[in-house]
Amino acid sequence: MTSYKEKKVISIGIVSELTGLSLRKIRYYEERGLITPERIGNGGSRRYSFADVETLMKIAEKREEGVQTSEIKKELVKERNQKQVRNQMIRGQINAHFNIRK
Amino acid sequence: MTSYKEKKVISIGIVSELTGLSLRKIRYYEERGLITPERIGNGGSRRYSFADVETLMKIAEKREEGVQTSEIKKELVKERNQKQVRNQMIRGQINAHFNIRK
DNA sequence: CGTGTAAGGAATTCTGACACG
DNA sequence: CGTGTAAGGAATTCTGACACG
Repeated sequence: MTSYKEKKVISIGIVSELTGLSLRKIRYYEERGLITPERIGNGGSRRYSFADVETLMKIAEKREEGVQTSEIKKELVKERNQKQVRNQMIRGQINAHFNIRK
Repeated sequence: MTSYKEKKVISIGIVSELTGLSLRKIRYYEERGLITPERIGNGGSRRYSFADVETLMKIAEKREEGVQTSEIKKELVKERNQKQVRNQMIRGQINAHFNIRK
């Protein structure tokens, strides 16, 4: 079900290498609610997915354009909702196809 | 090009959680040449891909069946070669299709 | 051969805070 | 608001070795 892209397995150091963002920035964007890594172990170290890495790249672009984190957050939430809707429509089609009346 | 599945980004602790194998075992299978994580940083810590994780799961099964690491290694090498051949055949087909004579 | 474990050191990550702007 | 940095501590990872079998 959960694909490799969504699986939270990457530590913050690697994410930093992958995105070119500082640890501080990555943690700050989490604090602002733009990303939600998983917490693991006693120390509570963060684990990110490739999807998170992609999101961070988008965030980096927006920030370079001067967009504030609060704005970026709104955009990200909107995108997530749209994805939601798309998935629900697809599920609806599938249901309609297989059991028109249950 | 390199998909998420092949990208070496997972630390050994996470791999251990994902596979249920001890750190010792994971390192040992590397020593025997069954897997080849990437080394990063000064400390030279290991980074694995999801593909490595899958390979480790296969290895775990074989080991439970009592197969020795030397045998498992042969099997893995064979599988890799077969993949190689398949890919080359596909490339051949594509080439044949697009430029029969160059 | 395959795996566990204790050992000492190095690198990673965490949090809360002060700084600048 | 967004980011850097020094600070102290905790958890992770590394290697080489001894142990058992």
